[in-house]
Amino acid sequence: MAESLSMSRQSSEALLYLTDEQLRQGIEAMFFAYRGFTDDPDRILSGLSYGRAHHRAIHFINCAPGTTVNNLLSILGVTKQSLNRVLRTLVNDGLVEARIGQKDRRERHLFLTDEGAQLEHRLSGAQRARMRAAFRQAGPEAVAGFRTVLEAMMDDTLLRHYKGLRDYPT
Amino acid sequence: MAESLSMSRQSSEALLYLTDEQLRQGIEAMFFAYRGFTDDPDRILSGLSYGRAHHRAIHFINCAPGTTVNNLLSILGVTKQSLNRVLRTLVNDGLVEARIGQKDRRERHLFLTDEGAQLEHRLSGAQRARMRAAFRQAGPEAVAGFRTVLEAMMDDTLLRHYKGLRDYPT
DNA sequence: CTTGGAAAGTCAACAAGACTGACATAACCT
DNA sequence: AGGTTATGTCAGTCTTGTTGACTTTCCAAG
Repeated sequence: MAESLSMSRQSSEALLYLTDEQLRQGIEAMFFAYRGFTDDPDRILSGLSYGRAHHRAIHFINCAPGTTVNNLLSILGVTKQSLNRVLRTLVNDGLVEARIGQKDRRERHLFLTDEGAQLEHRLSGAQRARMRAAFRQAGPEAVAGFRTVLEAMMDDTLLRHYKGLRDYPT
Repeated sequence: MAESLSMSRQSSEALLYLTDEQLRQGIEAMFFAYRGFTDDPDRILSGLSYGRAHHRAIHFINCAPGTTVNNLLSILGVTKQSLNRVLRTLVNDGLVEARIGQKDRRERHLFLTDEGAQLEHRLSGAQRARMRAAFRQAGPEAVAGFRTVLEAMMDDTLLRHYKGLRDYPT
């Protein structure tokens, strides 16, 4: 970078994290880390004729039991046809239960069965193990920074889902 | 979490970032942030009959001009057939040039054409803009933590690629 | 020098999972 | 009763991953 040569040492250090090169490294870090992040569950799933889409559905049903299909749709950001294909296999295989709503009988409230919860635990266990190792290695301050940057990188819509997931009724 | 109730305030705070709930939030943060991370380039690409795979190829060819197909393969972690389809369209469309190796005529050395570099700049510009905004909002310490955690989360193989990319010969 | 294996790349066919569009059903609400 | 909403389904397409079979090129052992 030409500009860094003409800058004073202080200001170049202060803004180091905003140079194009640093940003590019951040981009690549996201790419490689996400691969590591999805690797373990993917390996487990590939033996079960399920894919990452099933994992995502299971994860969010586990976090917000009783969530409706529509709600899940907006969290996952896919079409209902796409989600439905996944959900159908999970219901048929007895991993997810879709209860008709009490108040509004059009809605389906989604729950994991015992078997579904078991798979969820196996998948998230692998993912948590890696995340735990990374968090432990990096230390609390780094983890706080990690979270801060990630939240700043989300779309506002997604940020709402992220922040508000625990508020949905069961 | 039941355990947090029985822990002293200090130790619960000290280990807060390693509780299952915190790990789960880290997992979701990765999921949502990665969506935000890929959104902008995806939007640009969708108008061009290209996809994310093309973006990845263009990105890494730009970073390591003259890289071979095999090398790119191990970085991207896909099969050579998968990469080849993408590469073929990019070569046909005049965005990438594949020069036969001087030393080993089996190898193809990949370069962006002017047009390819132009698209690369457009794509990475969008991605950098979002990353820059997130970095600026989060501040330097958070960015350092972000990088630390992401590196700890990568597979060792990927970490080598991440660290060593700039060392490949042109 | 030849020959056989290994390596780099290409072509073809298939599967997962995203998409759109059209349509059906049931339930809610005015 | 009629319009809207929530969900499910069928059909077709696209991207991007897979495996298998093939060509070209290199290299090294006989």
